Amino acid sequence: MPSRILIITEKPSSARKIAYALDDSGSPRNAKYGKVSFYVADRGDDELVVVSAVGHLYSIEQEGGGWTYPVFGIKWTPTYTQSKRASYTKQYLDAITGLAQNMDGYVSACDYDQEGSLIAYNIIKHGIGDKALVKSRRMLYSTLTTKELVSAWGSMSSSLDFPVIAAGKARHEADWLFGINLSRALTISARSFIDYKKVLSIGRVQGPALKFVYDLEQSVQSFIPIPYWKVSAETVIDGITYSLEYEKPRLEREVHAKDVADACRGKTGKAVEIKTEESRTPPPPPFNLGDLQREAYRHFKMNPSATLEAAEKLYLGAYISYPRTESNKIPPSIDVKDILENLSKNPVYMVEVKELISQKRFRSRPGKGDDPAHPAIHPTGQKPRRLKPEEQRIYDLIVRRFLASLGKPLVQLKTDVTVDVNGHLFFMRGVLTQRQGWAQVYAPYYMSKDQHIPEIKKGQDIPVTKLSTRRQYTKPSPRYNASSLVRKMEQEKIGTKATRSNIVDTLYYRGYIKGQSIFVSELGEKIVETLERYCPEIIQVKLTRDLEEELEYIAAGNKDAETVFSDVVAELKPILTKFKENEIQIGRSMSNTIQNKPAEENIACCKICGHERVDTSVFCHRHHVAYANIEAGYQQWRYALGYQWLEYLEKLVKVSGSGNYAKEIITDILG
DNA sequence: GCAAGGTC
Ligand SMILES: [Zn+2]
Repeated sequence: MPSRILIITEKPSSARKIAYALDDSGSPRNAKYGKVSFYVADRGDDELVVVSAVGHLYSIEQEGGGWTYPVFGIKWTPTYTQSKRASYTKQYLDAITGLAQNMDGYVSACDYDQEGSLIAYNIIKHGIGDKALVKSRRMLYSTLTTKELVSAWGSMSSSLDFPVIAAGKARHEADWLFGINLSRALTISARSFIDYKKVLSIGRVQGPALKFVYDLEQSVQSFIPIPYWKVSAETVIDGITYSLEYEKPRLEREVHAKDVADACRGKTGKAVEIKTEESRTPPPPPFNLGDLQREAYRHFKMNPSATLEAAEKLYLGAYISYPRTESNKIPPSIDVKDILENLSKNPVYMVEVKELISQKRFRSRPGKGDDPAHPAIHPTGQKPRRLKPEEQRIYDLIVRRFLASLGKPLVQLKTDVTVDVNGHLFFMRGVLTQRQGWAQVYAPYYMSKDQHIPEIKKGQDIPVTKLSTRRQYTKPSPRYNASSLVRKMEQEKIGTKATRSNIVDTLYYRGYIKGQSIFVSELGEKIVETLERYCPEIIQVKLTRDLEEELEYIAAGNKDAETVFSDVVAELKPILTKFKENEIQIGRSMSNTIQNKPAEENIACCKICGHERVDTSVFCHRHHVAYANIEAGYQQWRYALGYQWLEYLEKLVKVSGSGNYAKEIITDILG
């Protein structure tokens, strides 16, 4: 019996590829439902209709009205009914539900992940109907190649993956409950005291991301610079100056620096060891989204979300593969040779590409990242037309990185000469590139400089022609920028490749963080401190880890989504009650009007800033930490320079790098 | 008007 089967994909590009892969003659018919493209493929006696969603077509909405909290009643409704920005999704939902009539079966062919499973499920359940649900199967593939798609079609499961769907549902619902309720609690509290027009927000990912910035700010403001000494020296051989690198990059005492200077300045040493080694640097792996965003920030100072936007355009133009991937691997099923042959038609890359083809280098060096649904970012080979400057930069970066990942190692000859001057060791280093390898094609983005070194024989005299010692100070950890904050989120495993950079944008938009070199605003500080008191969970990474654990139980079939929902409600109830009871006080502490004034009469106050004291201290938490750092720093300064307490404090206020909290205390002590 | 997650 011939059947008619509807295949639902997550995005238009996969619908097209699936149709071409499954059609017996490789030429499916392309038609339109309204403005939406779909495909009809013949496979045996069956007729396959392939149509796509555009991500989630259903989302969570509040049951009933009212901008209040707590709110625990939710429903799943079409996304296009919820926001104007999503109105374009209506035509896709209409197309799917329209084409779904008179089908014998349904296939969920969305991306191979939890969200993909949920996307198709919601469409089938809410858009087509429960009857369709039992006639649905799940198709799983990691790469959109004909071979893999045909095999995925053949090994389809006989039903949908309901436990995974339940996990996705639970994730959405938990995030909605936490996010909406706490955002409203913050906003309404702030407005109970001042006329605050903007809206405040917080969530499972925003919370810890803001806390990362806040914590770094605290450590910068309490930082005490510690002095150290650096020795720089030079020698002249055959009229050319070379630098001599002292064996210890840092000296901890001024007297040590003086000892080195006395022993070595103007003296002549001997080359005691000469080591020459061949060093091979393997090619870098192809990009995942995070790597691409970091490299684009490094070279073009492009914001991570701007990079994603440019990559998105390149993908929609079919110039690069899907960019929202965590993978650093190009699987063998991808026809690298074919991509190279197409790329070789582009004069910009022709020379390097032809060399790779002639050397049969078709295996890309794999990196660490994995992604169940997409390979690493790579060019398709199609020559781009009319790119904007930013898109052109991103395209070039992606192509060169992909070509580099196919290349031979960079081979360099590294020479280290050890020079003994009165028992002190110095090094002379030389680097000579023997083969560029991958670094040739990646040259615009990889600085590998050769360092000339003369021929030196063991035992040869090496005069120290110049030697100086300089006092320097340790510096606080550098503040985050958008790129390094996204990386921190990656390292802490919060957010996803597609959302991290947007969530950083949200923190800016709310006014919680400011500057290219990111600092936390007063508002951001108040948000963190309020939540530390009323809902510390939401600013901790642990909430994500705990949720993930619950989701794993659900996906394994050992728990249901409803239990997680009621657990979250039970967790939120007392938190939101406390918020309600203290709205005015929270609002007051969030407003700026009481800045630097004692909080309440009967509470002991920090002698510097008037905030509440910590037990056993005359300071608030911040100034308490800063004072402890000042005391610890004194020990190191006394060792380094022999300074006395007052001398130390007077110097500290003048040194750049001393944190403001520390300076405030010192100013108070010095009067 | 609030989240985080898809994708245009
Ligand atoms: Zn204080």
